[in-house]
Amino acid sequence: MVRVRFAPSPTGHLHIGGARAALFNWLFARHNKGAFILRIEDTDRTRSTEEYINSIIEGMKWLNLDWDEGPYKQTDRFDIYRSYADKLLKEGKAYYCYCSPEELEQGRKEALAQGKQPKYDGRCRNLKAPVSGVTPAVRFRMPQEGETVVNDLIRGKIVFENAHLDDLIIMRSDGTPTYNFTVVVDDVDMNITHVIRGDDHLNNTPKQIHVYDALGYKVPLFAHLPMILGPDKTRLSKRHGATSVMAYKETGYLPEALVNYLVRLGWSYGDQEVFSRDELIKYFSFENVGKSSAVFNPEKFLWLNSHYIINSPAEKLAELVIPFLLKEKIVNEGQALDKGWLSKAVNTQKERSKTLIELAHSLRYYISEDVEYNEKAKVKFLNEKTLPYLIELKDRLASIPDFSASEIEKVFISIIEKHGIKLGNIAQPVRVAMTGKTESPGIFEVLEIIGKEKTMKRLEKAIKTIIK
RNA sequence: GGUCCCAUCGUCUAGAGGCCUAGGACAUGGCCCUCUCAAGGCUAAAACACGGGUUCGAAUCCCGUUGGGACUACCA
Repeated sequence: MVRVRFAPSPTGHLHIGGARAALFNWLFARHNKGAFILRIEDTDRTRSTEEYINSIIEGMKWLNLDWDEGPYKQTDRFDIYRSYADKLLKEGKAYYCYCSPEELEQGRKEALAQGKQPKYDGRCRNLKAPVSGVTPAVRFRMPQEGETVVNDLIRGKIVFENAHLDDLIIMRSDGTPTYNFTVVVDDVDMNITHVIRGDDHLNNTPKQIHVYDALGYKVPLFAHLPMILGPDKTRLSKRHGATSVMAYKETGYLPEALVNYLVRLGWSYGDQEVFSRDELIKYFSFENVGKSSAVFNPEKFLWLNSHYIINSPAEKLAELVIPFLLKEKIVNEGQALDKGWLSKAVNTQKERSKTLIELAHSLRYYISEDVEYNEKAKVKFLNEKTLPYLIELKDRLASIPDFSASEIEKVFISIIEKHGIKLGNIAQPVRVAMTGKTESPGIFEVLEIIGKEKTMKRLEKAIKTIIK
């Protein structure tokens, strides 16, 4: 049975890179009908916060990446790490290190300055007696000869020389365990079969393999995913702008779009660009995961988002857009909104909205009492030449009983035929009268959605504006 | 510096030695559709980093060079 995990560290919100690692793990688990486990790696107590844990969980839920076990927290498991560390200590596979962080840092700086590998010199490796007055850290005794092979599911065979491997600190002097140790203990303890993570962990892998060996456990399979880069081709980070998943939620992106965008960063299935969840689960495989890192491209993501908006049912979008209508002050708290009407309105705007925020703004002239004219639009279309048509249209529309797009169209057609003009000659002035702008959905449906009463008011206002 | 990874249009990618005159997608330009704006359709421009091999034949395999990235913590 396949068991995989996503193991974020709660030192920040769920970001794009983490979300993709979570997604690939989730996909692999679902494809293989295995288990997906969420584990919070919060051993760094100075940087981890409860707030970030909640934020990560919120992000996972928004993306609809459900987990079968957890969230486990490593801070709840300190006893377990302690006992494993004691076991290694007892067997001589780990040792106490009395060096102070300051002297270690000093040594590292010197090595770097001399162009040497900054590696622990092993001075505490064979200490016979404890150094009094110092609480030691625990170091793992790394083998210094031979090679370690990582058979990566994505990259193939990678060979590391053990001589380059450093003796890891597995327990800090304050008694808390460190990442390279807890990750192994937990993956063993949770029966993880496949470790799927960012390729920034590739260099840690041989060290972790030795920890598995020392503990006497079978090494899981590894799959190291290529990194996601910013436009400057360095690792995606805060300086590249919005990188947290929730920031995209707040700016009006759909989770399906993010998932689809993220999965195509590094994974492909022939020429297909758009995938349903089921297709993703069905098709996902490491064989189609690329090896090279990918630059995050906001334009393509935006395109996918608009694609998903266009293809979402209007009812669903209407529901989703309400928070944005409120936030953008297009609708007031407590203001009544007919859902059926809103869906109709959304339906006319969804193909010209790339985000839910854009969709919310596009709804403004449907919802508001009044419109403001764009100055250029007003000058061009609300003038003496168009006045007679506006008057005639107003009179004719006033008398139709069924204020529907098809009936409205009949009125327009009859007027243009009578005067031998083009539809544009009348549609554009009306458009400006209704929306204040020169662009909008089809004019007949715009009128229908605005409704007879407001349409009359706005035509009246346009006429007055011209006469005045 | 050391270790490891990577290398096809600006970007995401297809490509498993002949199907490649290198395909798709985003973005960009043009055309069509059209009441405007979109959406959609068609179309154009745009890439195998370089150098050596191997082979009848290389984007594809090997080596080197160059370039980029990650790691190098009592962070994860």
